[in-house]
Amino acid sequence: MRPDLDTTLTQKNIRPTAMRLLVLDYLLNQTAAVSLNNLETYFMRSDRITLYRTLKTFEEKGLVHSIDDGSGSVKYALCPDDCSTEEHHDLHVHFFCNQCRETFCLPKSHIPEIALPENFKTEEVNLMVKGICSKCTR
Amino acid sequence: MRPDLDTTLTQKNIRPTAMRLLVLDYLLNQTAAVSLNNLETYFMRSDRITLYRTLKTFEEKGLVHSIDDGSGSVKYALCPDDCSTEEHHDLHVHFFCNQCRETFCLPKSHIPEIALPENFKTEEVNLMVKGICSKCTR
DNA sequence: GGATAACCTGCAACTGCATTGCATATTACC
DNA sequence: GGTAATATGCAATGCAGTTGCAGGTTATCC
Ligand SMILES: [Mn+2]
Ligand SMILES: [Mn+2]
Ligand SMILES: [Zn+2]
Ligand SMILES: [Zn+2]
Repeated sequence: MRPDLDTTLTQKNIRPTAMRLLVLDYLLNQTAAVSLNNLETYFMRSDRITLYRTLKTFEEKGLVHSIDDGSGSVKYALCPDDCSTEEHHDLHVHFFCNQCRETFCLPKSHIPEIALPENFKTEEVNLMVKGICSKCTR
Repeated sequence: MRPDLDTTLTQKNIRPTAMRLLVLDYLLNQTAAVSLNNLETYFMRSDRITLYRTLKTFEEKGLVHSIDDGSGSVKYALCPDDCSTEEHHDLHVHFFCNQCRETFCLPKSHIPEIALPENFKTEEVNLMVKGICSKCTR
């Protein structure tokens, strides 16, 4: 079903090194967006900087997108398939749970058109909703 | 017309010191949101930390609100009159100009209701639009 | 398969912004 | 004016992000 990790990387022009395959595998198994610190904690044996550059490479090549949720550290999550180096299609809402402090992509919640004053031109929209997530609600 | 600086502060339970009056006056004359660095540059003679704590106090007391525009440094802008220590009424859009790199409050652009998946509860919404502002358009 | 070039990784160091502690100065209040 | 509460200035620290460089690994060409 799911294409193998190696091809996922090469399709995005990312050389499939051992580290990158491990990070991709990790990302595929997350339900929430991850921070560099998350990776660092999980991959204790490896270098912080390499993980940092791995995320940066993934982002550049359109494999992940970054989310500034206001928590102080940037989060990363896998992109929908149609993202590329040239253009990120990330017009969905991001949600930060005030209780578990996890950040989620809500790809089904689309960002509405925003009416701006005259002569303001939109190039990018960032919509961050904060509240209580479904896991923490019950 | 505009109430004097001293009263503006005391009405919000902020002791009107010399520094605070100067900062308030400065804020009143801005069209864009200001960063700590902006203040530091403008008030060269005074201490960075004092300016920092001035902004923090203003924020706590509901005189200004902070804006995380993703630029790396937090911006501050005067609140509408009905903000208080207990509650900030800041449900407007913020705009970051990719050209002049200034951040504006757009109080007339209201944030629409966002449809979330089941069991997600909204407590706060942050809407950051990036693009080209009216000054930079022409 | 071996040589070369391109790329990746690990360590160290550095930046910028935010934040705190503490001693001194200023202000409010009796 | 005297005392307590608060504000200020200076120093130091934390933390996330970022860069330089040397050495290791991978791809590629012959
Ligand atoms: Mn997302
Ligand atoms: Mn605002
Ligand atoms: Zn939660
Ligand atoms: Zn502009």
